[in-house]
Amino acid sequence: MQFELQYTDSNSNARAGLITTDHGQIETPIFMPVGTQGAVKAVHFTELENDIKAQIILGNTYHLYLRPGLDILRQSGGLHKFNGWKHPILTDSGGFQVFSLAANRKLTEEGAIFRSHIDGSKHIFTPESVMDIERTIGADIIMAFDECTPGDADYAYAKKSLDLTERWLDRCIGRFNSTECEYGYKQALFPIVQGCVYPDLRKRAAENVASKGADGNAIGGLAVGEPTGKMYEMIEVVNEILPKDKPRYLMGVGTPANILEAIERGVDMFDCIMPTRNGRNGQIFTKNGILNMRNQKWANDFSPIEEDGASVVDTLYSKAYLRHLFIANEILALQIASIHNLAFYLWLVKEARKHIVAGDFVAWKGSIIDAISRRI
RNA sequence: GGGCAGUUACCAGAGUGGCCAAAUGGGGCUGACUGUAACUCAGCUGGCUUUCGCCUUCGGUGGUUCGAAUCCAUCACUGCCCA
Repeated sequence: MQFELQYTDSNSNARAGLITTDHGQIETPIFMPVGTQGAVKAVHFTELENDIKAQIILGNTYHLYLRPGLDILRQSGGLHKFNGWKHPILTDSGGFQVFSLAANRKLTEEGAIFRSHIDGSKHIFTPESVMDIERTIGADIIMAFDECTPGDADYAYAKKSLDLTERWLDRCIGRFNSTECEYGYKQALFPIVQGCVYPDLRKRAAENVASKGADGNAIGGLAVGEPTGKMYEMIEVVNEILPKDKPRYLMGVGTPANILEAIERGVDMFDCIMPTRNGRNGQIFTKNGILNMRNQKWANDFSPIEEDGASVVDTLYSKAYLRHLFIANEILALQIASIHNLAFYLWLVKEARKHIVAGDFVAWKGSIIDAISRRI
C-alpha cells in the first residue's frame, strides 16, 4: 500500500492524498461505509459503486470470524472473492467489539476472552490470532488488535489500557511480519493510537505508533463518550506527531461536522455506522440539515428528499413518500435512507477534497458546517 | 317476536365495589443512535400542571353506597341463536 500526499492546505492541517492498494486507489479524505458482516446493510454493490461512489468499505473481524467463519472465508478465496467487492477493503480488528460487548468479556495480558453474541460460545482473541484471522479475511488494510478505552475512563485505567494496547501492538506487528497474505496481494497493518482524553497519554501513544513505521496510522478510542471538544483536542495532539506522509484514520467518526473538523485537523480516513444505522432509523443527513423522516411534518411534503442531492434517490423520491415508507415499515425506506446518507457522506468528503485542492477549504467548511449540523 | 352475550381511551382488549385516568398489544407522536449483538432502543399517548396535584371519563339516564368502569333499574345500540 502506498500513500501519496498530493495537496496540503496552507490555512489548516487539511490534506488531500491518494492511497494505492492492490485492489485500487482511494482519494483522500475518504469516508468508508461500514460493512460489518461483509455487507453494507441495505445497500448492494452496484449502488455503492455507481451511485454512492464508495472507494473502500469495511469488514469486521469479530463478526466474520464468528460467521461465516474462517473455513468458509478461506475456501471462498478471501472476503473480496466471497462478497464480490472488487475495490479495497479494510477490516477492523474486533477491538471495538471487545469494548462494546463489555458485559460479556474479560481482558488478560494474553488477549480478550469473550462470548459469542450468536450462540454464547466462548472464544479468545489474541494479537496473534487476530492477525491470522485478518490474513484469512484478506482485507487490503487490517487493523491492530487494541483495547478501545472508554471515553470516561480515569487516568489510571487509561494508562493501564494504553500499556496493554502498546504491548499488543508489538505482538501484532511481530505476527504480521512473520506471515503473509493468503491470496497473493499485499495487506497493510495500521496501528491504533489510544490514550483516552489525556494529552500526555495520547502524545506517548502517537510517538510509539509513529516509531513503528506503518503504512498508515489510526486514531481510536474517540467518540466513545468524551465531550466533542476533547475529541478535537486529542486529534490535534496526535496529528502533531503522526507522520505526515502516511494516511491517518480516525476510527468510528462520525457526524458530518465531526468529519469536517477532523479533516481540518489533518485526518484522511473515516468510517462510521451513522449514515447507515441512523438512516435505517429514519434520520437523513443533508446539506441543509438533519431530518427525522418519521416526523409528521413530512407527511405532505412532496418535495424531493434533497434538491440536487448526491444520489439518484434524492430526486427519484419525495420526502412524503419516504416518510410513508418508514411509517409503513417498508424495506425500501431503509434502502433509500442508507443510499442517500452514504452518498451524502461521500459527497461531503469529495467536496472537502475539492476545496483542499482549490485552497479554500477553511472558508468552505465555515460556510457549510452550521447548515449540515442543524436539525430541521 | 323470543333467548343469550355484549357496549371500557384512536383500535383491539383486561379490569367485576376503594390500591383505577384504568393492565397489555397495536396504532400514533417525539427523541436517541459515532471502529454495527441495532428495520433497534427510550419516553409520551383524556384535560390543566415542571412535580405534587386537581378536573372530566368506562353506551345514555336514574338509583344503591361513605365510595361505582364494577351492584340495581331502565333506555339505546351491536352480535349470535330460535321463530
